[in-house]
Amino acid sequence: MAKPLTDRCQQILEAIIEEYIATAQPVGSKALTQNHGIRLSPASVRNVMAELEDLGYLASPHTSAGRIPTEKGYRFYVDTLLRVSDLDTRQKDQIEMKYRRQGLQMADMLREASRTLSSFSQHTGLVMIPRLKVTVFRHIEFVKLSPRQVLVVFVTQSGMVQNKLVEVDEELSPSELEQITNYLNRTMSGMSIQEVRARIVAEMAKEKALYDHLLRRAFALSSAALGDETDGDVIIDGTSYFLEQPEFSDLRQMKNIVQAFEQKSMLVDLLDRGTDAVGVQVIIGSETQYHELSGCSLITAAYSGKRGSLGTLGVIGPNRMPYSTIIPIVDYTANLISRLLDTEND
Amino acid sequence: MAKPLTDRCQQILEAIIEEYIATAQPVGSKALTQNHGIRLSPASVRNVMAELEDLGYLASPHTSAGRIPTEKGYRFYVDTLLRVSDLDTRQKDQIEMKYRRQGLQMADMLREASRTLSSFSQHTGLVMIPRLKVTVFRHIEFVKLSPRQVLVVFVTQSGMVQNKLVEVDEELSPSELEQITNYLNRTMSGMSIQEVRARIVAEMAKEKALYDHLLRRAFALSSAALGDETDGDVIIDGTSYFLEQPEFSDLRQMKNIVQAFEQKSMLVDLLDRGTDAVGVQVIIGSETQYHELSGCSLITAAYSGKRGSLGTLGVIGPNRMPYSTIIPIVDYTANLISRLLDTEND
DNA sequence: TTTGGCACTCAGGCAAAGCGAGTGCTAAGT
DNA sequence: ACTTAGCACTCGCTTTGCCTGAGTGCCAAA
Repeated sequence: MAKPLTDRCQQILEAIIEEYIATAQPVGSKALTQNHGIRLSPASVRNVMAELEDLGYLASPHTSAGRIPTEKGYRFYVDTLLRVSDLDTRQKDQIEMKYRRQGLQMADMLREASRTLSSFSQHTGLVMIPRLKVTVFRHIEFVKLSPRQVLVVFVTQSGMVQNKLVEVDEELSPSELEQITNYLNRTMSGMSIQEVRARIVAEMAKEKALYDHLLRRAFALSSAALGDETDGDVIIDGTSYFLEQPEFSDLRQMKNIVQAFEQKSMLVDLLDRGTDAVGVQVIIGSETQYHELSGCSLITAAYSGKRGSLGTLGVIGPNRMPYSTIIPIVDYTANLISRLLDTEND
Repeated sequence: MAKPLTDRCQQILEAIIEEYIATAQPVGSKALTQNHGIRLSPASVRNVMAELEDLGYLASPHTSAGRIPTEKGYRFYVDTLLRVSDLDTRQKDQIEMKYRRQGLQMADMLREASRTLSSFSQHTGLVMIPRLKVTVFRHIEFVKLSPRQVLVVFVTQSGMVQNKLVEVDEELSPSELEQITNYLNRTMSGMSIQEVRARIVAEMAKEKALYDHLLRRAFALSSAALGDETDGDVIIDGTSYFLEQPEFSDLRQMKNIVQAFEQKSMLVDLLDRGTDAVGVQVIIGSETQYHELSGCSLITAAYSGKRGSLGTLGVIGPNRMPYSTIIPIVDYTANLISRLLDTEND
């Protein structure tokens, strides 16, 4: 357990993983010596491979096939072998170009991000929509739809628009609504939703005596509107890339994955894990802890606005993903989105 | 060409199609005589089958297999053989139950509809979001996000909320915005968006002299907000059911379909075709005119609000779909949604 | 410690054979 | 005239057996 891998072991492991990522075929000793600048005979390579298999970095599908990396192998590769290069400016420009369009709102931007991630990585792009609680209150507006129904439209600093239909038990006059609107916009503007919520709770407790009827209703309304956290939404793009992966030609597993995508809760959970981390995170195979996603890996990075982390975006694909090219893409996209959100409305 | 199918032909064709829908296997003469109350010997059935094949209603994958229906066969089945029964009350209740939740907005309802269609039909559910132009103006609101950016929030009669970020070339003061808001809400309320647009165009032409600066800006703003039609959006649910269909075990075709779903434009087009029809429409295989969707059929129905047709919903699956059970589901759902939208806000 | 040599393993491909479901045709029965 | 039993035939699917080749593990020599 203790002794670290020798340089040669590492070099060969790296070569095997890269070859396997490129070809999706078990890689044999001979192929390695031919194409990867390994200056050893196949026999020596075999010895090393046997050793790496003992240590759990490689596995053989059957006796007379080559080796494929295990999850431990990928993990080691990502943690210590991989050196990620920056994107070249051409690619950066290409990505950035996608956001040049005018009048892009946050929702459009995030959709575009998912699309771009997918098409540049040739895998499935994921973008988590910011949770309400991490956004900043900008404006609230009430639209009376019927005597008892009020539509609460709520705008965050970053231009996200949330809306919710609220049933009221007592009709509100237009002027009352206006008063409430003005009051809330005056007092809450610039606070984070978490603060707003805390404030509402506090005020409602304080005003238990309900001496101000209108005020009480104002809080009740806004509490109803901001109360329930949408349980996280994910924008998915490029599901069809999954169907190209030879490792998922088994329809049963493919179906599991597509179902997991439709359900979204797993993806939300996985993306959530990376919200407070800095830089790019990689989750490999069983580290997801969802057997439906066995064989799938994620590359994620958090994006943020002025006030800190907003959400996470990334790419999901088979374990056998070209980490070295996708990591910079995810990294750059996350930074780009953060930058755009920061400069957008201030 | 001229002479119509005899009763017996029709009966056998129906039996074959139903058997094939149930089993996905080519059906032979023997199977028919055993399970479908056909009081004939296999040999006689074979004669009829040969005839039906000549007429183009059936095909044989190869000499010694049974027959499978052609698209013409399905079309005849749907048009003249099929008698759709009503849903029983139990099922109706089950479906209706899904919408019992309070404070459901249109968007939630449509999402739920797609979900319900999918789970009750065991195929993929589709719901087209109403086009802007068929909705009725209820309320418009401007939120200034920065000196030059105004968020236009726009609510339709049915509670749909659209919003758009508009860049203005000259800052608007809060009171100006309020004036504009009031003016637009006063004049446009209750008009359909088509009318609103026409009105804006007319007024802007009339006021070419621009004598009222503010008014001109009001029109410019609302025109920017309502100008571009979102090119139709479709809510898809239950894509994974496709993966269960034996006819799509070919990954290449499967990929085409998933890509088509992601792109949505084909689905929008297909659903659009049914917007103005009454009752349930069925589109079979090549009738879609998209080779990516070859082998796929749709069952659609329009839903409407007070002012007429709003959009279309339906189910997509392989040609071999249980039309007799799905048609009533689609029909009932469309009617239910129409009813809910009608009674909701008035 | 490296390397060549060698026996061994095993998946995949290919061909031959058997099976069985299903057909079309013909001739006999009703 | 229609129906049906019989029968020869077709052809896809599965099984079996064989072969090939890629790749391994191990041993002995360098």
